[in-house]
Amino acid sequence: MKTILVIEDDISILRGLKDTLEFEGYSVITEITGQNGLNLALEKEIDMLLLDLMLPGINGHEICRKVKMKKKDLPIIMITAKGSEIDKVTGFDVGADDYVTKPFSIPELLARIRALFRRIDDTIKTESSYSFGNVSMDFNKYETLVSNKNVHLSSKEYEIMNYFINHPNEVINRVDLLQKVWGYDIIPTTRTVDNHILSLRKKLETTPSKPEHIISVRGVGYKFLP
Amino acid sequence: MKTILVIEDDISILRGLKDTLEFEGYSVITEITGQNGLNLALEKEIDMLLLDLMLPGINGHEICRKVKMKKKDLPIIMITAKGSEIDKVTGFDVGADDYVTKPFSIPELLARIRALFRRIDDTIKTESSYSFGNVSMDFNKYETLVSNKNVHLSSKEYEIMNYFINHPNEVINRVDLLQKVWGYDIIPTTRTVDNHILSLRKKLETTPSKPEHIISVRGVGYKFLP
DNA sequence: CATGACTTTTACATTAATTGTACACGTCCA
DNA sequence: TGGACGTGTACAATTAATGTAAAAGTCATG
Repeated sequence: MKTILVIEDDISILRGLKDTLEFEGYSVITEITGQNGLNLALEKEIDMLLLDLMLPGINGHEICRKVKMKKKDLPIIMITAKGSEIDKVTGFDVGADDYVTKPFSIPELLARIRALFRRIDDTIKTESSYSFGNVSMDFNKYETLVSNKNVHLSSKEYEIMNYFINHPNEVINRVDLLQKVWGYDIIPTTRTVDNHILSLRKKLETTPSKPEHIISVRGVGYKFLP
Repeated sequence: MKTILVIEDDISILRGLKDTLEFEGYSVITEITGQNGLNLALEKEIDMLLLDLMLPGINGHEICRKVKMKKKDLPIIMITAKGSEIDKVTGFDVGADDYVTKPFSIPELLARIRALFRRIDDTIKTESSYSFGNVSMDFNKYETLVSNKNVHLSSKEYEIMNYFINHPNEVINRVDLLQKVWGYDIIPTTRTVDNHILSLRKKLETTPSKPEHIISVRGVGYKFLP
């Protein structure tokens, strides 16, 4: 079941949303204040965030940005006051995936929620454990088994594998990796990637010099074959 | 440059849209009637369709459905009359990717157009494969199948093929290729092109000495026939 | 503040790709 | 038909990218 967090300070709207969404089969968490809402968004396991832009205290844009920073794949629908065109535009820029204007119609909101879920479902999968070949990784426990034997990976290695697993079969160049996994803006050298690849191969591949899963594509980058 | 087809019977709105979109850097085609609009949408090479739901004659839903039938990846934004909630919902169901309600704000529309393009670009990137004859190339995986058998191309060969595929049926001279693909300013020799062509033919053509897709045009250069 | 784990950089070895050359071959036109 | 020109092709030399190990730098922890 999909869980939706609703952050909205108008209690009557909040209650109405909760009832409607639960009737539609979603699990709903509600929160009135921005600060608590932000914490919930960051910590709870949710599938979507419905976020009122106008909140007492911390503002919606800020929440949106911070949430996207940590969970960039979490779909966010912004609820904006009617007529505030500027909000609509910057809403997208801050990372919201869609928005509705208040007062909104329930069918419209539901349609947008469904459309957004449909869109997200196609692209994202956040598995906590994943297996390929004779490797099995648990990203919650940070445990990895290779041929049923425990192998220790560093946190960076988990991050790299997580990125690979979310982009299987796709060739990823070193600069992209440094930007997406490391968060680098400027790249001093890309050789650090190679060394992590080396290390991962040693740990995960049966024959590190003849890798079957972490493949080099000369002149481009690396790709992960499950 | 992205081309947008706008189908809208209110001439003043139509003109306003055209001006605005062109100012934003889009190429715009406009059409007043539904029937002509449908034909344009089916035949022209466009990147997005802006479609008014209320049109004289054939209705917007119908156009949307028929267009999606033939071009299922063409992004469509529906323009609906205000308050007709049913339209909003069924708009999605009929295959529209987004919609705005009339009267809409220009910033909102532009934001939705940008968001939709962004979305489309993301998905296209992950499945950019191309086929001709018995060759099928995937530019993300850097994988190529010839008669269902895996063939290895170098990264430069992928770049050359990418250029060819984007300029089909067009004769390209060696200097242009060296400039566009290699990025050369000064050309030491153009024979290096020939060698890469040679290699590509060996790998992709059924009978390399009698190429069907990578054709020599004596005295000029090469052309790619899909 | 010293230790050890992890990360990054550096340096060198290894491997693959790219380029230029030489020459053979084919085509076109007088 | 023959020679001038452009192209096909094999091969060698060069250049570039990657593999790899080890050194240097970082960081947290006790």
